[in-house]
Amino acid sequence: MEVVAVIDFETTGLSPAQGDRATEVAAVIVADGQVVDRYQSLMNAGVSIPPFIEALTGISNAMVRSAPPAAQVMREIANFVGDYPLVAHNASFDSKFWDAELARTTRTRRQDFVCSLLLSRRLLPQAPSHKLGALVEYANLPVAGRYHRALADAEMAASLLLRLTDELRERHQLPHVSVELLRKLQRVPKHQIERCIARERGG
DNA sequence: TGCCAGGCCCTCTTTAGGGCCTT
Repeated sequence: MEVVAVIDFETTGLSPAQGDRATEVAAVIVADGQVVDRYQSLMNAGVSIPPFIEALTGISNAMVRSAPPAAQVMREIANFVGDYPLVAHNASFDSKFWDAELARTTRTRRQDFVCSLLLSRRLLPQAPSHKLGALVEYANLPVAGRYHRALADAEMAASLLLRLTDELRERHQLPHVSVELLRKLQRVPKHQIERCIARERGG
């Protein structure tokens, strides 16, 4: 697989369209089957963190008040990931916040997302749950730190991505797992996944 | 005024509803 950047946001809620903002972001660079570089920062978007979210993430209002401005952090992480393909667990969530926070700078996203949730539902359908924490436990992946902190979640999503590529190589006997193949597989209807992989193997 | 996410995926489906997943 080519080099990719696995990202994760902590936010004040679920929807930037409803006024929610990012409070922390992390990215890990995955190359040659391992994490080779890391970026993490709290970010101050000037908004209040609801008590429920503060309890969920452990990120307090005091912590973000002393953090760098959100736009500065987004410029830094955009520089950090460059043009590498982006990966996230439930990428529809992280891509919304990536685009919304980046729109507050002069930058725009140049690459597509790969979603480890969509891939897990297809490649690990027997897992009891496809939450990140449940998949880490199911696949015996290392717990990288506190759940719902950006760097720990990005590290664990990276481990999961590598586990999924192993699954394709070993169980499905696909010698070359490319980002383009992952983008294709995450869009294949679930009931067609076995047939699609067999076609990839055959041709 | 009152509402308040949204895409994926299954099924007792497609003229729909509800659970899953992210914070």
